[in-house]
Amino acid sequence: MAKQKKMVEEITSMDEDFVKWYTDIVKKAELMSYSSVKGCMIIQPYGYAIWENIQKILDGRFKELGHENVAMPMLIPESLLQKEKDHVEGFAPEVAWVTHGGSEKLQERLCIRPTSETLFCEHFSHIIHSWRDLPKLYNQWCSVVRWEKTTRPFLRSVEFYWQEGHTMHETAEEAKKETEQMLNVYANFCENDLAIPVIKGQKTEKEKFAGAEATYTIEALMHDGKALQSATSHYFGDGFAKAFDITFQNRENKSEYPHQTSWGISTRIIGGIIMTHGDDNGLVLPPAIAPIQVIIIPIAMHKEGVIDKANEILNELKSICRVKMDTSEQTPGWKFAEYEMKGVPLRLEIGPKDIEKGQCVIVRRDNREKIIVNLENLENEVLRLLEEVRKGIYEKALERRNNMTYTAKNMDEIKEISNSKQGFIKAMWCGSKECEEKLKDELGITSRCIPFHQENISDKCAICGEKAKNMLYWGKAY
RNA sequence: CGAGGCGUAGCUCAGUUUGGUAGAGUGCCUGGUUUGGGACCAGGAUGCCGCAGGUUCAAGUCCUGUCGCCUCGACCA
Repeated sequence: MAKQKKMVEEITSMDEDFVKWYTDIVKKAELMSYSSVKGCMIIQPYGYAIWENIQKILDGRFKELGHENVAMPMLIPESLLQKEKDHVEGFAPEVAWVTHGGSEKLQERLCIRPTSETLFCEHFSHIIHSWRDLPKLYNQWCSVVRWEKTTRPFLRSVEFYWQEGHTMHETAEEAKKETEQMLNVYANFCENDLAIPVIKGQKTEKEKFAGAEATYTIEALMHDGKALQSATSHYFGDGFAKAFDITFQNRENKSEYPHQTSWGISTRIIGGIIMTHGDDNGLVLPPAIAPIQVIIIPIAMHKEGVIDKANEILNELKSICRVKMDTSEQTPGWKFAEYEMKGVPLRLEIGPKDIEKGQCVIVRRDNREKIIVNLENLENEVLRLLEEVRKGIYEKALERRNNMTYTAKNMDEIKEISNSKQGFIKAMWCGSKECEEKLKDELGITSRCIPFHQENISDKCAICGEKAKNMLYWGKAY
């Protein structure tokens, strides 16, 4: 398709300056606003509505699988954070501390949760006594704080909203199954609801979560060729259980440590949606999470019967989708641009000419296709087109990822690709941390994951030439 | 935390070199004409020039300090 004319002059073109394009979108679509605390953002109604839709869908799926929501404190005593060695080493550099209560200096300082493993563990140690208490399938929706040095809206903020699942199981097998199950919940959500293609895999030792035995991830490729870790699921084994002294009497009346998992997805995924689907006209939202799925724009509103007909359509569509009508005094052209900026999947135009013919015009956000729809068949067509948009943006994203995924057999090829292109690099790896560090130092790329779907590119590690263990995805990450 | 850039109207910015009445575009308010891709006309409101000191008859402009924001690195969801 020929390149579409850019209609929104205020948005920087993504080819010109991707970073600026991203910031422009986030601001112009009124997703968030900066606050007076560095790195903390105000999520505005339109942005929060997206998050609420994400929450609604995922929360439903978690609950279907037996998980229960809880609320843990925001403050963690320092001694509690210290209990698991790897964990504290991983998080200590970026935690914020509360040192005073009113004017009194605290005996022990309290950290603002960067994640809640320690709190859950302490609680689990109190409530888990018997195999009959297991499994415990907990989740909480909350915000956490990590003192990041450089921040970006949604992608990396000091405070961010997320969901953290924490579960305890009788056996390692059951916990591993849970870890895998939740990774699949995220992967299905990303692919089917958000229309973001993801690579499922395992993190290397170097990249795994602080304190985990194994970390699983879904990795997505953004428009600019950088990778975004979109959700993670961790298998903890009984490491935390030992550190926090969580034990239960098993079926043989013996004391045993339970096996644990945790898993999460954050508001960062909103950044992923923007950078996967957005274009030079603004946001493009997957229908499943779009706060407005259909925007009705009456044309020549003052003309007899237009508003009445538009209202009729509004009421009809309310029962099948999230629909709104804009009756403000702005010109139609202004409204077209405005709702494109906001990524609304379908625009419905209804004017005097349409009413005469018993039809309306529906325009898809993803490809701007104009479709004339008979009003008698409206509901079916709207549902069909919403699904078409979902498929359309998924396929476009998948095609782009495929075009931006390269294969390298040796260091020269990795260098060549890394220096001239943006995207994923698939290459064999021997399993050593040294090879990972080498790529990071020399080329600034990190291992994204060991994909579940392995390919045998060659028998040798592309970096050192030793015997290869796995095929890895490499890339520059957000 | 290292290197660079920027703080002036709600927003984007000019004005700083060479000190001399605070500017533009856009947005906002009023009224009217318009309405199938960011309309037009007329009128109107809006500023401790980031903050604190200093130099000067006079500071948005020069000096010192300070705070904040953005970009690129290092670190991380």
